[in-house]
Amino acid sequence: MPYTYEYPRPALTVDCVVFGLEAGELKVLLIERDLEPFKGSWALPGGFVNMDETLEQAALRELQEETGLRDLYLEQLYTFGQVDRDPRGRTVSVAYYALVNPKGLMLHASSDARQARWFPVSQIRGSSGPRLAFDHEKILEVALRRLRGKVRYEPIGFELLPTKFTLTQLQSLYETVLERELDKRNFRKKLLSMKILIELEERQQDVAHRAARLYRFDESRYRRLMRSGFVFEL
Amino acid sequence: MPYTYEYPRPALTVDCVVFGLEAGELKVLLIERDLEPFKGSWALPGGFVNMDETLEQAALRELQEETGLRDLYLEQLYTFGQVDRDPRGRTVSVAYYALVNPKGLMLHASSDARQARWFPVSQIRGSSGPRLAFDHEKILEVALRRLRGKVRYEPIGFELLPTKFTLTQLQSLYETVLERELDKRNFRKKLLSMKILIELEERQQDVAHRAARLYRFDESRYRRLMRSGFVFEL
DNA sequence: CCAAAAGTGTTCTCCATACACCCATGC
DNA sequence: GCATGGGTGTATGGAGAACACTTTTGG
Repeated sequence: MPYTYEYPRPALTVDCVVFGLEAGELKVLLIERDLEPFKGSWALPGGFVNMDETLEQAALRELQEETGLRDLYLEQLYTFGQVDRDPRGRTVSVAYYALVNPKGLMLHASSDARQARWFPVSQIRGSSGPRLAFDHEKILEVALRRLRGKVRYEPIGFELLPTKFTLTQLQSLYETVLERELDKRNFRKKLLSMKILIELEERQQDVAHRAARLYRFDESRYRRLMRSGFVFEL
Repeated sequence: MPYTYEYPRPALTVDCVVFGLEAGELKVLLIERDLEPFKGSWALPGGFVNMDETLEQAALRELQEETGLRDLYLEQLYTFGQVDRDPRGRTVSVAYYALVNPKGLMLHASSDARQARWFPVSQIRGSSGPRLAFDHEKILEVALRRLRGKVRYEPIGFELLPTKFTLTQLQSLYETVLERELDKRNFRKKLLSMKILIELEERQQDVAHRAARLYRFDESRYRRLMRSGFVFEL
């Protein structure tokens, strides 16, 4: 190979902050490490980048290996390069964040993880939960800030819900993520006026009160609107 | 060192997209490479990350070495990890973008750069300018999109102007970056109502018409407003 | 019939927009 | 005195915010 660069190189990893919504709470997926360093600690799923895969491929592979998750909304978050962030030596980590609907998902730990589990984000941040390995608490902070920012001007929140959802579920998603209450009538008016939801004939099942109408996010419609200058907002 | 990871590692670089405003045009700072590969081509300033420096330090160091620039607003942009983006072998690059006021700046190429020069962004994108090395055109695209997005909801535009500026300069900055015209009266009303500009006693010098009042961005005021929930917008 | 959530309209306020003329200065 | 940009106010429309009651359903 010509012009090869021969100086020492930092190691390169990816880490994934996977958010999910469960019981009206925002949760994050953690694994219990089965390898040193931080063996037995909880950490974000992630690992080393191979020479023949892109960063995103590495993130997806590690997620699959350590938690069993596949096919999710994934976006690059930030790259963390503090010199001492890994006791094994210089390691730079490209962080991704992902949104999934945990309902009905099977977690399946393997590889370097003893188990994978959902933790309420508030527990970790409030330190009533486990302390995370490496600088993963900091990565979580950055991811949370990004999620809060992004959810307001891009319709990514839908990734956290089932395909079919009620407007109340959607509203409560926003209330959870943004940590503030929204007015029911105004919220509905706003969302319906955007014309990016498909009103289904179906309704909620098995609830002990009037069953709510179900909706689906109309992605292709959204894309078309985008091209003509529409911007989703709150 | 315990637990050292011994698999092959991608090389790690940083690249910087430095934007400047000159003659009412948005420009980007490029260097002419003096090393293979792409010797003689124009490229973003950047280079390999050393083992004992953070990513931001690496970006600042490379900028200083290749262009002579120091002390600028710098922010991480995105990390590019396509497998084949560098002919020397697998190389991942963490891109940063920077904003400076080019007026009166001395560029001073050295190290791996033959020269450093400002190019109109439109030229590069319209391919009437030079083709850039590696995937640097793509990096420039991403940086431009980010700049356009960010300038609207964070007061970073001021970095592109001298410390003291007129409202017309500020407006024309926004018009240039956002590529659309703004109404003078509404623009002034909006900005002045934010209370983040300090009205100076001084005025423009040496203009062949009524001299405009100069303003300064009040950063500490802005920070205070931020904490109390204020958000800069457009 | 009671509990629990679904669903729905109107008013008011504020902010974004559109728009045109006089002012100060240098030459 | 004329060319050049600096500087200013007002009217209108539309969107966000505030706000409470009726409807449906299951138990």
